[in-house]
Amino acid sequence: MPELPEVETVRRMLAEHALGRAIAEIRLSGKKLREPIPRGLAARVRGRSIEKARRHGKYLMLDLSGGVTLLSHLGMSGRWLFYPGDPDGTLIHVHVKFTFADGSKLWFQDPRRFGLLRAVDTTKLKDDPALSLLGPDPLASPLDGEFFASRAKGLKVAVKNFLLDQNRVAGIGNIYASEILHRAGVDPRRPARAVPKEAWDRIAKETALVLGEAVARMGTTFSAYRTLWNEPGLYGDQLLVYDRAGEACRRCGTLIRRIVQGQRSTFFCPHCQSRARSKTAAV
DNA sequence: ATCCTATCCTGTAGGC
DNA sequence: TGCCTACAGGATAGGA
Repeated sequence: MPELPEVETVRRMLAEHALGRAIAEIRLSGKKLREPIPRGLAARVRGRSIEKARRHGKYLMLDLSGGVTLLSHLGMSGRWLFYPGDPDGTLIHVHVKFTFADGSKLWFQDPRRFGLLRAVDTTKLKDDPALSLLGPDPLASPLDGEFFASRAKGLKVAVKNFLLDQNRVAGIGNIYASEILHRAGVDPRRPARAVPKEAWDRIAKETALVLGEAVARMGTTFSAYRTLWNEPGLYGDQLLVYDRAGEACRRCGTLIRRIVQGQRSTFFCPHCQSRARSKTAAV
């Protein structure tokens, strides 16, 4: 569910509302997420306050006082929810409950349990296996066509799957990959090595634009994603192809197609994203 | 190294 | 109403 814009939305909200708060109490559900949450995590973070909220790709990092960082990933269905007072109603699938010294609360809810939560030494964060291999974050360091073209050299993998590979670029997921390729006019099935330089230029440009616009609208709520306030993101209105199979392309009227790549849905316009439009490359 | 598949888990939507 | 299948924003291990 959450890709870069959704995680960035939550990061910004945490930076605005959670900084300086001291963790007074921690409760864990005991259920395993992507990996078991270590029993010792509670003792490791208790009493520390949140000093900074950072993000790389889809990973969120909360730096705590005393050199400990909470590293989290929302997986498919994870949510960080903040409550100034008491939560209204009963929530299920809440696996982590932080209560701050002032009584406010920060909960991690994750029905499918593909999420991740680790406490690591801040100085060793860079070496954490979850982060060490990640490609650059396209918001932190804007990427150009040259970057993409050089990383794609010789790769047979389809350009859609290339964009999803977090070790090449960090933060693009299934929704935005389809949106970026549509706006760049590139056929998602093309081998990365066969994408011409001028098409990579457009992909680079649209990556920054799409992700930026999505952040401005607090992300896309397709189903599960919610902001820190449990509200949906608004970028769904802007989607040009994702989940629009059989509907008319907003640019040319051709029916949007759904195909499966790497066991995941891809949506594209066969006309706007044809080979002719992205220019023929050598190879 | 690159690539492809299966797998982890629960909820929901749609067909019958 | 229930039952069944397919699918869902992700990442990773393991084999070719």
